[in-house]
Amino acid sequence: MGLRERKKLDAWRTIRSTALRLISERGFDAVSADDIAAEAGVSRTTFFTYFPSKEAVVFDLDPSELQQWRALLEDPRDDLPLWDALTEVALGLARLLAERLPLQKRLFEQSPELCQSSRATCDSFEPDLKEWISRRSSDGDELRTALVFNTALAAFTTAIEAWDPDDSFDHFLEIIGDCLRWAGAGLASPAS
Amino acid sequence: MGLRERKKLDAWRTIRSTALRLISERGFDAVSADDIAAEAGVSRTTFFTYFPSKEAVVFDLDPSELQQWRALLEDPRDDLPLWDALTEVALGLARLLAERLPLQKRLFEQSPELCQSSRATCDSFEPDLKEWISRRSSDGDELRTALVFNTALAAFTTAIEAWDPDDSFDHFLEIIGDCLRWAGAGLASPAS
DNA sequence: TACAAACTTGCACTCAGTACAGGTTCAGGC
DNA sequence: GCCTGAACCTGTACTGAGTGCAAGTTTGTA
Repeated sequence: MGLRERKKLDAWRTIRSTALRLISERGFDAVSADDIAAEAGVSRTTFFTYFPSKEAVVFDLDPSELQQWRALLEDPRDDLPLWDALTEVALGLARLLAERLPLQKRLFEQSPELCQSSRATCDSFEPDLKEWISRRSSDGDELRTALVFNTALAAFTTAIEAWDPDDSFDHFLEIIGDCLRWAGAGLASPAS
Repeated sequence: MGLRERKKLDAWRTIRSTALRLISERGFDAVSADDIAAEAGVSRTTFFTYFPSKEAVVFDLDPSELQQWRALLEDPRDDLPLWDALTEVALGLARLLAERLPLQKRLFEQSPELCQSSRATCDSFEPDLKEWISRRSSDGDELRTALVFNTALAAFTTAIEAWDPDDSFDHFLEIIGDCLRWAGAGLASPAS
C-alpha cells in the first residue's frame, strides 16, 4: 500500500469522522458540506470527490467494511436453505453496521428525509446481493429473486425502524431475526 | 365549491399536466421548476406552494384520486383475511395510479434517483395504511404491523420494477397478485 | 362598498452538486 | 537524486432546488 493510497484512506476517514462528529453535535441539516470540508481541513470540491452526496458521508461503508461485506457474500452458505442463509447475511450486515447504527437511527428520528437516503445506501448493496440470491436460488426466476431481495430488505428496514438505539445491540439482532422469520414463514399466516 | 377552491384545483391540474407534458417530452432532469412554472403561466413560488418538490409533481395524487384512496381504505373488508384484503387494497391502488404509471415507470428507467422519491410518495400512504392494517389485525403488535406494511409495499414495488410499461395493465395486476401471494405464503418455501 | 383573509408574485438568499482550469504531490524510470 | 506523467487537490464560477418575506391582487362576506 503506497503513500498515495494511505493518504487517500486517511483523508476519507478524517472527512467521515469529522462529519459524524459535527452532525451528531448539531444535527444533519445544521451542518453544510462547507462546514464539514472546512473542519476536516479539505476543500469542498475534495469532499464531493470522496462522497457523492452529503448523505453518503453518513451511510457509505468504510473500505475495510466494504471488504468484510464482500467476504460475507463470498460464502454461499450452501449448507442452509436460501432464506436461512439470507438471514445470516442480514445479521452479518447488522454487525458490520453496528458502530454507526445508533447515530444513524437518531438522525432518522430527526429528519425523515434521511430515511430515504438510507434506502439509497441499501441500494448500493443491491447488485451484489441480488446476484448472490439469484446464484443461490434454484429457479432462474427474476421476479422471484427481486421479490426475495426486496422483502428481505423490507424486513431489515422494519427492524431498524422498530429498534430503539438505547436498547442493546443483541436486541436489535433479535428483531431482525424475528422479522426475517415472519416474512419467511409468510405474512398471510398468523404470527408464531 | 366556491370560486376560490375551483381556481385552486384548476391551477393544480394545469401545473401538473404541464409538468407531465414537459417532463415526458424532455426527461425529468432537463425540465426545471422554472420551466414548468413559466409554461403553466404561474410563478416559481406558486409552483412550490402547490408542490413541495419537483418530484412531487410527478407523484402526488390528484385530490379526486386522494378521495378514491380514502374510500378504498374506508371499507375494512372484514369478509377477507388480512393479507387478502391487503392484496385488494394494493390492486385498487394500482388501478388508481394506472394512468400515470407508464410515464412514471419510463422516468424510473431514465433516472434511478427518481425511484427513491417514488418511495417517498408511497410513504405518503404510510400513516393511513398502517392505521388500516393495525385496525384490521387482531393482535396489537406494532412490529408485526410495520412488517406487514413494509412487506406489502416491497411486493408492490417489486411488481412495478418488474412490469414493462408496454405490457398490458392487466398483466401488471397479475404481477402484483403474484408478488403478494408469494410474500403472503412465505418466501422461505419454494414458489408455487 | 369595505374589509379581512387567501392567494400570487418577484426578489433575495442558502445550499447541494458539477465543471473546469490551474497548481501540487507522488511513483517510477533513468 | 532528478524528471516526467499521472493522480490528486483547490479555488472559482455556475445551475438549480427550495425557503422566507414583503409587497400586491383576488375573493368571500358583512
